[in-house]
Amino acid sequence: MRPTVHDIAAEAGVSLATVDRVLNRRPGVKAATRMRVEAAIAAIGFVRDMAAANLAKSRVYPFTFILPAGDNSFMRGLEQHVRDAMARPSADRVAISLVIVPPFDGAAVARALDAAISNEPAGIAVVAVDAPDVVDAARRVQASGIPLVTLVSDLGPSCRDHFAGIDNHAAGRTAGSLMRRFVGQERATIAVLAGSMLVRDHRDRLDGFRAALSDTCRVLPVLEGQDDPAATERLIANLLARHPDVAGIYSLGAGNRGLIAALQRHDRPRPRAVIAHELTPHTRAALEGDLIDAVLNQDAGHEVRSAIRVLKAKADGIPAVEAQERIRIDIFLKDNLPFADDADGMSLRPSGAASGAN
Amino acid sequence: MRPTVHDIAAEAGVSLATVDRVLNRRPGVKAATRMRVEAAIAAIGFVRDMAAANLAKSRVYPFTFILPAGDNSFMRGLEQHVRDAMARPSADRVAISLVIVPPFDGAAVARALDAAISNEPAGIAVVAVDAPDVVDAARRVQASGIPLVTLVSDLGPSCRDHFAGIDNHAAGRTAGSLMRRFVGQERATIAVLAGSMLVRDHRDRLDGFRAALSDTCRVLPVLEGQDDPAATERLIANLLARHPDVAGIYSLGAGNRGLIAALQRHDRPRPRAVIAHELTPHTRAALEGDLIDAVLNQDAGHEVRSAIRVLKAKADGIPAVEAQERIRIDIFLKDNLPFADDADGMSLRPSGAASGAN
DNA sequence: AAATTTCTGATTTACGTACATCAAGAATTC
DNA sequence: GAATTCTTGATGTACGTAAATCAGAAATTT
Repeated sequence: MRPTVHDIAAEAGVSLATVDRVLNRRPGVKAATRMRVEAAIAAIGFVRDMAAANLAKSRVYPFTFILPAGDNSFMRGLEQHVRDAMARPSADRVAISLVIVPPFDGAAVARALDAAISNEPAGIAVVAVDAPDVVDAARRVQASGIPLVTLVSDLGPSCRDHFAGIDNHAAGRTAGSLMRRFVGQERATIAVLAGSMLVRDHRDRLDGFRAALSDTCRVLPVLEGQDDPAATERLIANLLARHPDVAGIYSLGAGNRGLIAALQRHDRPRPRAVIAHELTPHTRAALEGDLIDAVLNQDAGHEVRSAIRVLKAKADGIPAVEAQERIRIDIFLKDNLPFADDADGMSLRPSGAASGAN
Repeated sequence: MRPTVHDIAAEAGVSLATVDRVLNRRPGVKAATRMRVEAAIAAIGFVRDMAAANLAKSRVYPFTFILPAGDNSFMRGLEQHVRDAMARPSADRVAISLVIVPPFDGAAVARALDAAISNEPAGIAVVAVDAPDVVDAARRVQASGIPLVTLVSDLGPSCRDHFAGIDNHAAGRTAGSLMRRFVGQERATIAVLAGSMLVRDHRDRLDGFRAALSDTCRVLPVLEGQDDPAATERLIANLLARHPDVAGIYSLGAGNRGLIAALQRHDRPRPRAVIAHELTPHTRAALEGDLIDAVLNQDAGHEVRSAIRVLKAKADGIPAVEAQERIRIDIFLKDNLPFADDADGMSLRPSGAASGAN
């Protein structure tokens, strides 16, 4: 049997109450006694039974999550993972309110943040839009003492406590390395498709991508599709028509649906290398159908759970271990695709254990 | 507040004892009453508080893990993850005994299995060697009613309950696809390095690799290094000397250390594409030093935790959800390397939360 | 109708921790 | 030396569930 608080008390020769005071950093214990208790804890290798502790505390953490609306597959997958977390308050004693705001609308995000503040949650997570009024609202959140985590898209270190997302510069570099290897020729022509250069993660990816390619390829000016499938499709069709020599396309954010549609309709051989971001039903199908060669992915489930862990730590005043909360950059080819209900959160998974527990 | 057993009792108009009988499938409840209680459970949306339930049960699951000895980095990483799980019995009420047996020694594994049986654990996990006496011992485990999970290397579906590892055929295909794209030329010459063709996972990877390349490349006969660094290094040095045209090397299992040493000592340009398996300190350093282009990885931490979940489910008579227990095939380039303490389990991590919780 | 079996209720203890209260001893201050 | 503060012990309740016991009530059999 593993040791309990009673064992500590016996080992240290003090009462349960004193052990409790030491364990929970309550005042009223002499330094010498405290050290004796701590020595006993170390000696018998006591570790708090968090299940029992949480049960006793019956503490709940009310968190607010702010996500963009729209039919972007990745965002809807993210929302599903948040709902999964909501549906299983058991494990973590978390009570999440979910707020959906119009996409790419800084003012709406700012309003949602202010509204959240007035509810006095134990923490807020937000998919940020990199706009001045959002930054201001974020500072108000911090000023009110509520921990704030940015999700997927960051705001900059000064106005949030933590960023739960991937290193987008590294993701861009990864895409660049793959692209360089996949096109396999010097001075190839590469096209880049983005949703909007106004979001920080897209800018970072582009920087990393360019850095990895350095001068080995010719990168065309960025095409911005504004996450509009029809517009994106036209952009790509146009590109393919006017640049028959394009050897690679990098889709660094929103717009995969339009890209895929254009590739599908294209009658000549497609560019040698097509690399996109985010594993969704669309990109998965495109991978399987050989329209795309590689997909870089950030696991939305991991990001949501990481955000919750960090918020809880901040709420408890425990510093989160940043190194443990890094989100990986996954690379998927058609050969190592995870099962459908695995990575994209788009499936109707009941709730429970789930792959994320991996 | 979420509903409790008391709420069920009130809703169904029965006593707590009856609710308990229904919840825990104890006998002595009339069918009509049982249905009333179940209706109430559904109506108020009760979900058992597993933390409280486990606390009350104070049930422990004694499991035995059997791992090979030797200085293979991946296996030592795996062991570290098992020790991590041992050091945190809190979360899952698991008590693991760890047995280390000589590597590549079927008889030793068989003996360890028989010894484990006599301890009557609630489950056994084993890194299997694909030998007849191991198969026999595995059948004895199953005959004694103890759930058996193979870890990393499989035995075949008929003599174990579950395999906690990657789809090695898919891993081989993934390596093949990458190789084809990385060498970027038709009819390139590719070398394959293995530890031993006697282990099943290595054979599977080779099959997948060949299938993905089909006839686009010329694959040289497999080099078997027997996981001996010095011998492997000689093999590779010899290969590079005799086949200056080798465009790619696929290291499909043990032997990375020797491979890396040979590449390091090689004075002419190395083959265009070098792909290896398992992210260890050695392969990580080689990736960072541009001696290797890509590393395929199975997350040992995920595998250990998955094995534990499956064993618990089997011990409880609950069928494990196989689809949720798939282990992913990670692809790492130098650009998307996770932090050092993240994937390889080789770091001196205390125990607790850890990245695996992602 | 009595005897039996089956079902249900009421109650208690336990799991390991958190937290509050009250009393009493020890150490400090004035 | 009395008054005050600090430190510790003793004790009880709570969290949500599991599990056991015993006593009735209801249904069944004889």
